[in-house]
Amino acid sequence: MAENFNRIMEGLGDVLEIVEGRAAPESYRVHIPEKVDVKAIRDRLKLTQAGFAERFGFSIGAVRDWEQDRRTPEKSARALLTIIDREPAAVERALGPITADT
Amino acid sequence: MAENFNRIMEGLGDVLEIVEGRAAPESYRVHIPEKVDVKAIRDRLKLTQAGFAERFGFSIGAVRDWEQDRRTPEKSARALLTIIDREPAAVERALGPITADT
DNA sequence: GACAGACTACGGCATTGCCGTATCTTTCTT
DNA sequence: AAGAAAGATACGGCAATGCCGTAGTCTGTC
Repeated sequence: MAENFNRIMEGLGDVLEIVEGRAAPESYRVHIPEKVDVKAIRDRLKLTQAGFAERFGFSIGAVRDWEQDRRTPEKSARALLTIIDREPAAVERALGPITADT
Repeated sequence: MAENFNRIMEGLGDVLEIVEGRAAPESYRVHIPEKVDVKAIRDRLKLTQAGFAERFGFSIGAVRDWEQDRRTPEKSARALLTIIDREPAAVERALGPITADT
């Protein structure tokens, strides 16, 4: 609920950019949140910090820094974390174990 | 073709780790390539560097550095790039424009 | 109480992110 | 063909993150 509200509010920022002419409406662009609640995502997956890191290829140090608000994950990392949160299956598919390709 | 071969060879590395007891077989883990051909991915999508950057939330500087072999994208970025390459639709869905959630 | 697992809290160096700018190269346009 | 504009390449350079190590805290278990 509250999360949806936040997403919409953030989305409004994009709309503003278009309205103000700072962005082209035809240019699709993903929206990457400024802040990501790593611990929440990890808890949902019921993994330890170490497990979470190994599972998705992060370094343990980075995960700790993120959860401790010592460092902010980079845009790419925030995007990946968001995808892990919303489309975990796709992450499996794209990066997952040695498949015979699709 | 050659790409599949590479994927399999890289996958063998993971298998080795399990065989040698350095990794637990039950712990699923994604495999993130050491090198990613950013230009190839971008060309496939027919986007300019600037377009590609805006489209997926990278900074232009990073994209340039990557394609010029000046910097190696971080693990998270390599993972994201790989997902963009293999599951672009999922990226759209997870990060894409303001949806009413799923 | 001793011990192990998970997490917090920092120190500190290597590496990347990212911005700016100058220099081609390619592709239109006149 | 000459000039303009777009797209890339090539660096300099600072700020910020990645990442490794270590010590301390908290909790549950034996």
